[in-house]
Amino acid sequence: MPFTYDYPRPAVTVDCVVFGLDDGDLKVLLIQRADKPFAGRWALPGGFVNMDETLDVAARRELKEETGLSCDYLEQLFTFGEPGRDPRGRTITVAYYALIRRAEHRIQGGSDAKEAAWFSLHELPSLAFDHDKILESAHKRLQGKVRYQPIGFNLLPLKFTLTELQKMYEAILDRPLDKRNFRKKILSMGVLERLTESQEGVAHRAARLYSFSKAKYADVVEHGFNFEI
Amino acid sequence: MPFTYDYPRPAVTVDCVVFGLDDGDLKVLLIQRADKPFAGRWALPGGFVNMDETLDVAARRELKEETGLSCDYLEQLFTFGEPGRDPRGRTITVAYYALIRRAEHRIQGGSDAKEAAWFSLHELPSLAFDHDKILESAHKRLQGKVRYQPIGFNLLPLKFTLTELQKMYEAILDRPLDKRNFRKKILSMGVLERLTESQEGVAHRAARLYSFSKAKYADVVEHGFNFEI
DNA sequence: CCAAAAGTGTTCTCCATACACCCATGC
DNA sequence: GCATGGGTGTATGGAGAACACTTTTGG
Repeated sequence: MPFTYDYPRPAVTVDCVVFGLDDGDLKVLLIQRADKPFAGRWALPGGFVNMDETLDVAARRELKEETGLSCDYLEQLFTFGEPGRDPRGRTITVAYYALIRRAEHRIQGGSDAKEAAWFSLHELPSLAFDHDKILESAHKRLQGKVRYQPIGFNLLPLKFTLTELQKMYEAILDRPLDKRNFRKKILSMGVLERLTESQEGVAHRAARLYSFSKAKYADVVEHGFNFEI
Repeated sequence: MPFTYDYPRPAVTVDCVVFGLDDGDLKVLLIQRADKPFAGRWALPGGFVNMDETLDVAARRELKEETGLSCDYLEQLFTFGEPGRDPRGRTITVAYYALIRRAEHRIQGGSDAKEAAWFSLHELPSLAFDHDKILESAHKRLQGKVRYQPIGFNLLPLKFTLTELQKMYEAILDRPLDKRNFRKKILSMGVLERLTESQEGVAHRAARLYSFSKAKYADVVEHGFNFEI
């Protein structure tokens, strides 16, 4: 069946807001653009969608190409398509946000990118295109979603302490949480596996390690339980 | 600045899941396709995005062209871009969902559409493309969002009774709500204007009419209140 | 023994839920 | 006067929020 639509078409790209955790600080991965437009400016990693790949795959591929990273969680965010958002011509971008376990990865600049680096959300440079708008909406989405879906674990090592877990939520939600209430709640959900091991190499009492259990989470959801921080 | 990217491009469309209320029943607006592919099948209203219009505008325009309707609320839902979802070739669709006050509008088939009609969510025909998937995710989004944002009012006449309001939520959430608790809660939010008028033309005690007040809602939000059903 | 973080319970308030009867109106 | 939906209050249980001290470990 031939495609009968031969009008001009917009270009379609994907862009990716990648979040990572640095102790108690939420960071975003940016690349420095090598080419015009906005050469030298910082931007979200991303690029054009190939004709035979899904949008998700395009997002993962571009991220890999430009920063060397694979993400642990990826979710479509929003599609931005204002005429004029790209000075080269009509470009529609499907934005994603991703979470990665920073400790386990090493970043490196790629083909279209001079350099890649992590920025704290409080010290962002001026960004190319409408990427500041995309970044802001990704941050809001993350803040909303992390409270009722167990996605935040993708920012932590597979084994973590309750304090690390709490700090992760505090970093994302940007407000302090009460230690006793937090522990009571998260433990009562029954989605954590308490490991026999403890923290090592700290100059104080070692904390117990925990891991997130997908199996326990599936059980709990099955029985109508709601995850909520 | 010339556009240096001259690879083949996917086609970009918008599709719209339009919800309307029919007494206690949530309905969706579908059109019957005039042309191939899927000629004669029911589908979501939608079509190609023009080069100089925003995505939102494209959604409203297509809706108007194919059904004669203007929507009271429109929100971007998700972008579907599987290669192969359109047999004519790679097509990426930005899906929207819309809410309209059915009582105030009259539908009519348009250019690309043989016919437009409302379907109950429980009696859906087989749909063209991946439109059943889009419809399902729109329904889920609506169920989620209606609980913490006052968007449901866009399905009701500007003046409504508390019973109509409750039935709207019951239709969307697909479960019964307790009358006294519902009234207590919605009134305590302080976002409704109680009008002096009452219902007319009913064969029983006439109910008080209310309207949603944007101003009151803005106040309440400003003071940190959370709308939640 | 000191510094640093781990770990632990109780009280109070508020909100969600469950639940049944009288009232006003049109026919 | 009867059928139909409109309108109202209270009691109970559970969850969220506030809050401070003891324990363990390494240096």
